[in-house]
Amino acid sequence: MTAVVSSPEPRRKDARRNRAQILDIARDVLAERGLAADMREIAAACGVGVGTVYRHFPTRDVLLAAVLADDAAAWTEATARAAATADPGEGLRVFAEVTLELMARHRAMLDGLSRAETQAAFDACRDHLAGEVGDLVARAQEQGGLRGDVTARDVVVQLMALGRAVEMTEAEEPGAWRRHLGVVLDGLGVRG
Amino acid sequence: MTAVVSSPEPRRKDARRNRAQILDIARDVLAERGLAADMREIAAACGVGVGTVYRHFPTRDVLLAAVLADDAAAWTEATARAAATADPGEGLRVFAEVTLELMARHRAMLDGLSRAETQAAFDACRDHLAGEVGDLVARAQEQGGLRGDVTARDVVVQLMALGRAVEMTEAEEPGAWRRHLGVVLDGLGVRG
Amino acid sequence: MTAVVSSPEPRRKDARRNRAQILDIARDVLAERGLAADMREIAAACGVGVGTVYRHFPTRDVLLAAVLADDAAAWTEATARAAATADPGEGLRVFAEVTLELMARHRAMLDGLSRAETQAAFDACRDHLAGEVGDLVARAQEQGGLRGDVTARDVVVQLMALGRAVEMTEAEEPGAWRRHLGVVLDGLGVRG
Amino acid sequence: MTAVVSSPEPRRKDARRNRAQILDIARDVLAERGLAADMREIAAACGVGVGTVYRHFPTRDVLLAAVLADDAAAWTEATARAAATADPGEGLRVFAEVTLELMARHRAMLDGLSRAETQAAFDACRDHLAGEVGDLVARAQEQGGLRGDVTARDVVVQLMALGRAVEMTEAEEPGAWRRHLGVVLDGLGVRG
DNA sequence: GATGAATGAGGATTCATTCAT
DNA sequence: GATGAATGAATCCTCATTCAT
Repeated sequence: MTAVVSSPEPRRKDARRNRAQILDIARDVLAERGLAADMREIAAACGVGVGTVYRHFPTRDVLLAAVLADDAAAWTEATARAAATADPGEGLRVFAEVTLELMARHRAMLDGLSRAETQAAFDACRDHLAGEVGDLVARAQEQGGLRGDVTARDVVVQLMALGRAVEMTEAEEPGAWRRHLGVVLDGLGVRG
Repeated sequence: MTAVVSSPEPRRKDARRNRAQILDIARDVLAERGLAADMREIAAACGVGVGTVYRHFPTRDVLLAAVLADDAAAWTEATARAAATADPGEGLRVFAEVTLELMARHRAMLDGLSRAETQAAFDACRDHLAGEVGDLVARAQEQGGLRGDVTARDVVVQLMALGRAVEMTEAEEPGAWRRHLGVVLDGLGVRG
Repeated sequence: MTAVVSSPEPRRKDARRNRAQILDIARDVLAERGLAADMREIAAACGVGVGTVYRHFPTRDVLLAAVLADDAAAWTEATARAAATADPGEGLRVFAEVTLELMARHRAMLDGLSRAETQAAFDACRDHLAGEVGDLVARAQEQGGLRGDVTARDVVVQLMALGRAVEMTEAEEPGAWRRHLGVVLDGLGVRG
Repeated sequence: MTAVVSSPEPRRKDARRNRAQILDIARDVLAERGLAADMREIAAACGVGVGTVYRHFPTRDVLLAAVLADDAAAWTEATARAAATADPGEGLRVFAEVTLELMARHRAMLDGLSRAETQAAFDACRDHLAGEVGDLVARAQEQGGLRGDVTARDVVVQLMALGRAVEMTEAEEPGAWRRHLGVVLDGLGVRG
């Protein structure tokens, strides 16, 4: 529906050729142009030919999954840090903030997280994440730092939902998501 | 030269012929298959040729916009009913429920609401909606039936965000959104 | 390449329904919009539905051929008049003028005359025409009113060629074709 | 899912690959099949996929314009040579012959020259051409080698018109256009 | 007889993917 | 290994033609 073609010049001339760097730039392009970005565009932004992108990622879907997996890994890591917080309420709050910050930064993640096709990308971290969050939720509920009638899945769903709030407001009012998150955390009875 | 006609029912031409029916079926197809559904597919689901769809909707985008506009109209109407409620807190709750029920029923609306391209489809009802919700919000805040630090826009954003929660959970746990909505309404301090 | 859609209103509200009138209007539309004019457009200009056009002309090609045949008939008739002129040189001049006037008036004829596809439309009048023109040419050459080394076919070809001159100049300098025709008649040694 | 490949020659990829060759072959196809030739057909004649044609020419119109521009360039060059002739009458004769030879060889040029849509293709050479021909015409008239009452535009129009004569006769009587050109040059009073 | 909605083959164009250089 | 030209299936849209009303 849109066709705003950006210049074919590589955005980071030094960042080329290796897998990790293609991944980074691909995420940016995907975030800016959405899923509409084609392989040519991504390759151009990386300053390489499409063939080079295909050398590292056999299909477009694999590249997309890799971008998502990369985001997922960052998320997993952040989650681990949150889980290490002594106060589980505080831990949940940190987890939520870290999650939304990641979302604000990486739009691709947003698009990806609720779509079945790319859901697979998160399978790797799902169990781990579920474990960490389940732990936080259980500990918080024990201490009265979280409503008793919500599950870890509910918490994750609420955060994913707030991802859309980020999407809707970030352009016009950056950081507004903190206000929206506050409402939800209140609703969840998160203390800490 | 080839005929890709897998007639499941021996053409009932008289039925399902008009614009409204194409719109209805197109919405279903779009909801099931996502934006990926092509015109051939939509036409086939309607039991008509692509030409017929094009007769009623000059381009794919127009059809999409029409589906959305149709949803938007239903939403506007529901909003008006909610606004007519004497208790503003109750009115907000009804508005929220009606909105999410609509979303659960019409996935296309979900996709549409946060995308700039199709946002236009809602321009027609936007002002009216803003007025109604703004009114409810103001009245509720006067009576202490809603947190004082949120705007009508915040309320709408939260509901749109919950649209994603609907999307994520409706298949596996239909109606789970009521629980998620409850959390948000609590967070907003909605009473009624 | 062009898409200047004229208003769908019938150009002559009284002129509808019968074959002759559809033919007249179709010629005008074809002249204005070129071969790009579609059946819908032609029908609309006639103030009838496409079905009605199809009632009189089974296919688009038949309609085109009929328009051409109609022009051809007018041409044949004019040729007969020219052939009846006592002075053959004068007859040739009249024939030429009548031909180009017809061309200036009916662009469809221009397009049609040199194209093999529609050439068939002229088969009906071809023999008659060849006879008349052949006669004029022979008589003129006898009297020294025409170069001896040209054939009747050459004369017709030159006139068809001038049809392009009409096409090229009629918009910017109406009637310029008379000057161009004068040059060719001089070149042919036509006196009269 | 189906492969409509009727490979007449085992893909000589290296050959006939570049833009110039596509242009050459496209011109031939256009000349043979007329403007009706579709991209698939043109690509097939070039021994490449449609995508390859599109790589070199972004739209069908651009390809058409390029074919025409190519012809126009050849014409411009030939015109320059004609203008360099000492005797202006002789120069005009050479210009005319060169023009019609080009037309006989390249039907696309014929179709193109009198159509507004593609006229643009000739804008590049138009001024230069007008200059050269205007010069020849002026010089010839000074020496009495051309009727005094014709303009450079008239000369060009007459030649374009003869293009139709070429079109009409080349198949059945190749070279007949020389006879028709002779008539016109006589009519123009060209000596040399 | 007239109407115009419906039909669907056909044609332009895009883009994921392959492969010769 | 890198490159980007080539490939062609897939998709949007048009329009000649049919046919139920």
